[in-house]
Amino acid sequence: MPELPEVETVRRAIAPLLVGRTVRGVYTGPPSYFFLTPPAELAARLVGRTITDLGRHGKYLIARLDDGSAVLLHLGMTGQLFTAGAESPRLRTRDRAAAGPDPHVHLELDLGEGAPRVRFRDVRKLGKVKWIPPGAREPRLARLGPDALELDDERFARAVGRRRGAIKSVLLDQSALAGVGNLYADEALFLARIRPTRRASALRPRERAALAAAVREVLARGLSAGGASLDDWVAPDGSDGGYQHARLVYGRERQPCPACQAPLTRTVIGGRSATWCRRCQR
DNA sequence: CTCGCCCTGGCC
DNA sequence: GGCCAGGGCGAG
Repeated sequence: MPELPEVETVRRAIAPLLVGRTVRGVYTGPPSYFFLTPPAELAARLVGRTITDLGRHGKYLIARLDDGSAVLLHLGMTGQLFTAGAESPRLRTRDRAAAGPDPHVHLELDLGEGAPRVRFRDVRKLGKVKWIPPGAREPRLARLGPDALELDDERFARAVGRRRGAIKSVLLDQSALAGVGNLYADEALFLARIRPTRRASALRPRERAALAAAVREVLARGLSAGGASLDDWVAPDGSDGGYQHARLVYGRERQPCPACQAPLTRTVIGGRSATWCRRCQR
């Protein structure tokens, strides 16, 4: 599940391969839910363009092009951006044995001779790619709250302070705070010892500050581990991240709490699963 | 704010 | 053979 640390890991690895390069060719899979801009149009828009920057806001990557347009990328649940030099990450044995190209690669960029090709693979197609015309305001970006890596207490108070929903749901709401997903939300709430069901607006200033610090801390841990490889996520060179081994509570239902050894609980909050410690989190 | 939907592999 | 995961979005 690519969240901010995974997307930032991808950005750092891919940016040097893209920035300053000119797109020589674009290969796409068939039109699908994945393409917010139809593949034929996307290809026509990209060929001949030079990539000037690869930015990130929350879980979105934004490639800027030399004509002022941009390409928005989202990895969804199972998206993988990787270099063609790396063996197709997490390729199932069955797919590898099948003849022909990997059916889950929806987009491939030829960046000229000597440059590795960059591929976007996504088994479930919950990822997204969209071309943004020069000067256009992109509603998906405009909706986002402040990036969670640039979180300070004041910004966090503004993002969370008046929300009446469960704090867990607010952490996941990208319009409040951009970049935190289910894994890092559970981790941060555990570190801050806050119950995921607490009403966000009812948090005391001390608790809010502790949670903001915990969000920063778990994102930093995830980033320095090179992301978490649960499900399909891999770094662009095909290697696994390390945070899945270091995680505290996420996906550890019934396992002992790292702090008090009581079994961790899993509940559903706002339609999303939450794993937490009934004893430590108040 | 909550719900259902998009998608597909994996697991009961 | 059916259900679930889950990010994000549109509908209610």
